[in-house]
Amino acid sequence: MSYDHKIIEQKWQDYWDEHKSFKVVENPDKPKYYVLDMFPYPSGAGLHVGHPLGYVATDIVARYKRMKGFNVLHPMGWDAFGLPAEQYAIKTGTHPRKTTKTNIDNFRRQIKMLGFSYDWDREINTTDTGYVKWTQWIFLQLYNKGLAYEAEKPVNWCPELKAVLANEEVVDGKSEIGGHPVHRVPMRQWMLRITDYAESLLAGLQEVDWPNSVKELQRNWIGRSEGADVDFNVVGRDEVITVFTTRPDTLYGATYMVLAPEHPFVEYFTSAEQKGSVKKYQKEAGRKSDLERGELNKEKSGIFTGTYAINPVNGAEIPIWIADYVLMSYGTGAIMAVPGQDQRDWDFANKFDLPIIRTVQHPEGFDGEAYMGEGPAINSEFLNGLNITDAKSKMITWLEEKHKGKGTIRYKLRDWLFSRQRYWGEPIPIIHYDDGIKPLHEDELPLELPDVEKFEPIGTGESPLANIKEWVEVKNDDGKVIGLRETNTMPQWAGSCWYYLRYIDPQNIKKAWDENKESYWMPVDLYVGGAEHAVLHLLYARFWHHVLFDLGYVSTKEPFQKLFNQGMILGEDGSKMSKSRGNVINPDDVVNNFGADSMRLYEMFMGPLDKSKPWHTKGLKGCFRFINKLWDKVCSCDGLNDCIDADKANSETIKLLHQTIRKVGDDVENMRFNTAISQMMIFTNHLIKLKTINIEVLKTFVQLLGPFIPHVAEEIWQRLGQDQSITYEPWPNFDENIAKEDLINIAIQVNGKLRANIEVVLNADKEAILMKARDIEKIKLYLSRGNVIKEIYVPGRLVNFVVN
RNA sequence: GCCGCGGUGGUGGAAUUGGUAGACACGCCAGAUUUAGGAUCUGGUGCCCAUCGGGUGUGAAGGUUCGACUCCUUUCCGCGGCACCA
Repeated sequence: MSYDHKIIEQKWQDYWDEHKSFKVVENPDKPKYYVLDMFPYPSGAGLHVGHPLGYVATDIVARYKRMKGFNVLHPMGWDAFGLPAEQYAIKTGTHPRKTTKTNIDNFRRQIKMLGFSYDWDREINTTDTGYVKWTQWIFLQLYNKGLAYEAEKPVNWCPELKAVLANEEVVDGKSEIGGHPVHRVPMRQWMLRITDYAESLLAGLQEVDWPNSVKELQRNWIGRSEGADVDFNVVGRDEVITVFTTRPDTLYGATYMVLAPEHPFVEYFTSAEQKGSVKKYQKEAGRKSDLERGELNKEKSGIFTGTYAINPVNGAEIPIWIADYVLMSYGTGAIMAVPGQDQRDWDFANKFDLPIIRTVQHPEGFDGEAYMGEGPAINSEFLNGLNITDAKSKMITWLEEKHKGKGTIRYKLRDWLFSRQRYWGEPIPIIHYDDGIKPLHEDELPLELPDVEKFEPIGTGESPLANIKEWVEVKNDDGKVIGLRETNTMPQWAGSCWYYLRYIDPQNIKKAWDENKESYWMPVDLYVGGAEHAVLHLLYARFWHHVLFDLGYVSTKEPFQKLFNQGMILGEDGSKMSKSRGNVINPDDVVNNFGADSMRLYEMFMGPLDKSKPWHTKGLKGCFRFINKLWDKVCSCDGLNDCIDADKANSETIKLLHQTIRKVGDDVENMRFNTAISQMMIFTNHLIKLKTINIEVLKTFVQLLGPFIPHVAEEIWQRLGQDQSITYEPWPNFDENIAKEDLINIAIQVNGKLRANIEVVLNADKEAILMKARDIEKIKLYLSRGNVIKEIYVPGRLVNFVVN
């Protein structure tokens, strides 16, 4: 145990900094490779060992690709707007800018100590005015394209945080941060029309190399449904109620209709005698949170309006009810209820004693209630006997011919609530005038945050900016107030929606990015981050990118070609690392005791990158021991050991080396770092047994180690007499012929059970092997017990005698 | 309830297209070294019975196959997401 990781790691990190070893510029002569980490929010707690897991992986890929001759873009930055700094400001009066700087400095220190090969000249910070300017600029592009609008929306108001939260920030009716109760309150908000891009976002998923699970998650989130809008006339009224259904084939089974309590027609349709109870019901439903309307309350409730609609297909008069199981925010806010084929409608019909007509023949023995399965149409006149798919399209044709409805596609995806009533975010560059709103002009950007004394939102729910009169008021030359600035700010997602584009050209003050640089570097070839961003960040960023693509600002439709989600590192007790459990492992301690190389190596050796697995300091020690074993074998106190010489290496060593080059390269390409490391351990175990090690063999092996344990690799590389960093050494080649085994083991089975092993030369022919196998005493015995009815030979693998 | 992913020794995990299950590492056992501890080195280590040797084994139960961790059916358990979306 003689290797001093502290000295070596400091030495090489200083070297890389001084030489700017990882700085990149566009180079048309080299193929590019853009490998990106999801940038962190610099929290006050600093990193725990789980955070850099993905960064280790991308660093290995980045270093490997450099050696493979790629021009590698590998940047890092900070997603630094956000609630924690603001809440800290509310509590202590410390300006978020100050907190943010302190936290970033600590994060940068921790990330740098792990020896990552980032181009630090490209570091970005979403809160820098030079960055905010372009976030606001993109907002203007969205606004000018008609994709940003104001709306009075029932929003998630959290009195405790004094802030409106996005749906995504509300979990089980409580705020994601802090777990405070959330109520529905209408408020003026900025919205982004992401729904216009539903189809585009869905289609784009087909072109990217992403985990199936993430694609599925996004598909579910977008929630595309094909169906039909059907128009129902109302008895004694002029209004027409349109419903959306995915089952137009069941129209003959529609025995009643339900409107959402908020449906605008409710007040017109309610009969005089029902007015009182309908009003009461609407009021109750309005008060309920989504949680209460949803999962807490599966028991159906509702009330009859006293009015009837006419089923367009058969003229039947069906009662119109209102019920809170119908949501105003999806479809048309009205449904035709088909209790025979929908369990929710069945439950409702059952409770309120409404008629049920089955329109799909259920199989014999079906004992459920509503039948949702496949079957021929019944009780449906011209559809009878058709399967569901055919019945649907025939009904849609009928509706369209009679002008009673049309085929429609709906999405679950809602528009994106884009404003926050907070201080610490990008100001929305809009001014409200008497005669309407106007965006700022591009050259008026950035619109900077004013300094404030108090960071609390004001009691009305408006952001603290509303209190800064001199900022809010826009005056003309005479000093007259002619307009008021928007006081809402953007959500934290805004900065992360396009940071990968800013890395391409981070210092540009004239443009968000240069288009030539953009077309050189984009798309991101590999994007690694946590699965928790599977939907929101990755959907929002794709949305912006699609818009920018349509506007001609970017050259690829999809921003992230390959996505990989790293797993979590759990505490030693197998549960999630958290302060409250006291099982947090601090990377500062790990690096201090064992060094960055050991930590990197262990995190990759633990198991497949995408799986969650518990940390074991014992396992880390195993990796530390591996590095030490290698070090002790090859290094003396300031040079190399005498066992390193120029004598020809034996063929076994050469063969194993070539196998190792093949395996490590292949595994890195496929993100299987654990098995790559295991192969390098096998090779090291072999080297240690040798009396002498050929210097060329060692050089090649150190090149393989470079991406994984860069500090030790650089140090040995230098001691081998190299005066350049190992960073741009070409990745070693292997020779398939040398890597091939020439003596192979053949398993001899009888009836599929292993009974013996023989060793043969690589290209031994079948008959020779079978002869040899039959000749083994043990095999003879087994074969003599019956007749051999089949002899199977799998080349290079095994022989199986089938005996009856 | 629906969608997605997973279940292999005491532990983390290996295992091209179905072809010798348990690579590599941790832990454990024995030995060496050491005043002792730690560190290091050597050997062993799925489970059961045993002297050679044999049986058994990838959550469970079936099936296909000469042969299944791998393919099919049913089922149990764990994790993640969605959840009255018509």
